[in-house]
Amino acid sequence: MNRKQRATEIYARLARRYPEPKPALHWSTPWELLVATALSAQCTDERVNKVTPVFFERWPSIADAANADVAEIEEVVRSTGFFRNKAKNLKAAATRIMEIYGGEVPKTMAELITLGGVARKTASIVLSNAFGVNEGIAVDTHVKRLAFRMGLTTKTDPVQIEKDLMPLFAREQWGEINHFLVFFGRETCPARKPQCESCELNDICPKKGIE
DNA sequence: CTCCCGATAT
DNA sequence: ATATCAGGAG
Repeated sequence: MNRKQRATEIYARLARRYPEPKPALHWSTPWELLVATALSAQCTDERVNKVTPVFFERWPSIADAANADVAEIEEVVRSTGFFRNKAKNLKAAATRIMEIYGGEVPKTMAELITLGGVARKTASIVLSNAFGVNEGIAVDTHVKRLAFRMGLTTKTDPVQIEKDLMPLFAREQWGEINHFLVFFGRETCPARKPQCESCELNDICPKKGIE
């Protein structure tokens, strides 16, 4: 079984396991998803979901966030880690959306990554989940680990991994494959102690039983 | 490459 | 004590 065939099989099996893919992050607007995803850097979704309700009650609109006091944002997002960067970036992003994009979260990769604290991973999540647009495959810590373990890439740089993955899946599947690998990674194939014995992909996994 | 950084599991 | 968690920027 070659790389392409393995990718096709992985998609098919995980699509069966996750019939309705939606993010574990709580959100109701593109801006809320952008904030939640930005806060999720090196932090669990569970933790982010405790912080975002406080954030959006304090600053309901993008304009509110743009006018917020950075020190106050730092307090609210502190528990997610990297809180100084995240607070500064969110205010800057909100300000830029108000000043440059007319108060609407932009809908292209090129525009999104001009926002502070937003790179390809966060942009891809917002595009696919909030706008139904697939311009890239979000490569986060789970996708990185799973793509390597399942033999879909040998690279370590997220940008290179994304280039390896894109030709393996139809564009309409790019948002889903991210979701599948993230959830499968959490539930069955975590960084520590992967459950190879009970894994439904163990028959096609090159790294089965390793590490 | 380094730095940013708190919360939780092991 | 250490590894890991839906990364991004200098």
